[in-house]
Amino acid sequence: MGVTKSDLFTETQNELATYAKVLAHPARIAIIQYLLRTNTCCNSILVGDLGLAQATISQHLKELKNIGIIQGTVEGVSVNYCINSEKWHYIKEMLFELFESYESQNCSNC
Amino acid sequence: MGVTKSDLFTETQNELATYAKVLAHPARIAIIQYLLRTNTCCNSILVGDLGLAQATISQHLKELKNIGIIQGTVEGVSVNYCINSEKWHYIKEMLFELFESYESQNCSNC
DNA sequence: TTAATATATCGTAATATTGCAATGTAATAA
DNA sequence: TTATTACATTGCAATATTACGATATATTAA
Repeated sequence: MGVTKSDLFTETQNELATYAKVLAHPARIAIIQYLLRTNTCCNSILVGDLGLAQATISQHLKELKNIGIIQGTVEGVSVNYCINSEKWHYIKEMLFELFESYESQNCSNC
Repeated sequence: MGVTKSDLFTETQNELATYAKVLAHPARIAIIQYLLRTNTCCNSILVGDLGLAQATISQHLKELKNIGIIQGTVEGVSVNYCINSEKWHYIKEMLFELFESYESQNCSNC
């Protein structure tokens, strides 16, 4: 049916999946990496850097903004985007908690 | 067009996006969390635990297996799945590298 | 005001994902 | 062999995602 049955899962499970979904596109990873290097960027620069159309970049920025991992401030005629420090660390913590909870013991079967 | 332009991005960007995509569903997060608790599980147990149909669980297990984060071994009539330690740490490292490369300085604009 | 610039939104086509019933396959039990 | 059990695969319907041209909006410059 193409529709996730969110009600079957815990809030944490849905939340983690939502964050992962936003990271689940190379263009959005590229935008994040660009921000990690330069601290700030705008739509038109990313259009030149990534090679996707303006509307497409705008859409990816919107998704990143929607979960709060980046924020945008109007700067004259353009919009400066940067990482939202608080949300970044929140998402980082959730992912780290998941990945650190594995104790690496091989299971008895393999 | 619904098709990601992978050729525009680096191998790392595509790789990270691929791993994130597999985590981008609460059922797959739930399966992973189940494995973190119990070390091993099989399809039929997950069907009871998650409340999705057998075919659906099988499909999610397949996607997790495809990127190598879990592995399955035939045990009589059933299949035991467990976390693949090596791949787990590989994916963990990639994610940690990304999330640790942010120095938290607020940008000059916001 | 009008033009230029930058970004957002809308609409749409192509493709991907989710979920499940039905069916296929493979191993053990009777 | 035949039944049973567990899982995978197929096929399909519903929905989501990706990408972009066209257009709307908003700010500054002339």
